[in-house]
Amino acid sequence: MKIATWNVNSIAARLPVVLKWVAEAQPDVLCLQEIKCVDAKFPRDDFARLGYQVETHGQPTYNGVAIVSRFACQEVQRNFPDAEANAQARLLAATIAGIRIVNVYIPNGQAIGADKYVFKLDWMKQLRRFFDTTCDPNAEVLLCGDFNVAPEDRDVHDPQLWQGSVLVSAAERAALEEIKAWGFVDAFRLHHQDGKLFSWWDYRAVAFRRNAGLRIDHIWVSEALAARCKDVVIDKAPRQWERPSDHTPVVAEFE
DNA sequence: ATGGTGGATGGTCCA
Repeated sequence: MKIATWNVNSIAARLPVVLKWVAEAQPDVLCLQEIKCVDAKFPRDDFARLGYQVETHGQPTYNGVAIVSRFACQEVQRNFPDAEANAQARLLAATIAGIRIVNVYIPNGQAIGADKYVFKLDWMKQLRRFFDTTCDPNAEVLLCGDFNVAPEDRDVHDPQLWQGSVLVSAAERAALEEIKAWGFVDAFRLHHQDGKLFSWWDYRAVAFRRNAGLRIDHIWVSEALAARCKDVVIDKAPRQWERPSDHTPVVAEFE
């Protein structure tokens, strides 16, 4: 069972790259973030041809999440249960093959102290509450997506340069730990301890060639699911293809 | 060097 997460930065712009990767990597489940399209415009036929069904939670222009799956999606949940009707589309959950999969696009936060930063910290609090109220920590639960936080300095190419910035600040890391304390482990860190292993590189300043990146895309698992986790891989290949996303897929393998 | 690149959009906003 292969479960992947990928911020594609517009599914319309990224369709050739995503289809190529799916055909090659053969994930069972692919959680997408920043699809930047409404549900009706998602190219689900292209995925159906490859044997996948699609659940979407889109919105115009910004945000939007989707789950592409070989298996049936049950108990599909869009956004937090108590969210306003016009809330930003940043959460999509489904139970697939007995695993509760929660796909999130955590807000970027823009800059320390900005309105969007306050919104980010509040959204992360809501996410912790979502698990408190809707999930069982003893079950097989998987949280993945673009978390927009590098948990530790080893997840940052130049911690000195990034010190105090959005995506690495102490408050964001503390909010992330609060979510983790519900009962998650970082599946990637079960298998890899090195630093300088990133999932995102800025489009600017030839960041990818310099490996000037951050590890902000994550797959977290409950203890019960951690016991089945064989490996987690960051697949850097699609970041080098034509017209890439600035993020690359992270893939977890379960027995 | 306070920039730079890319996407949606059709002015700027967002990342």
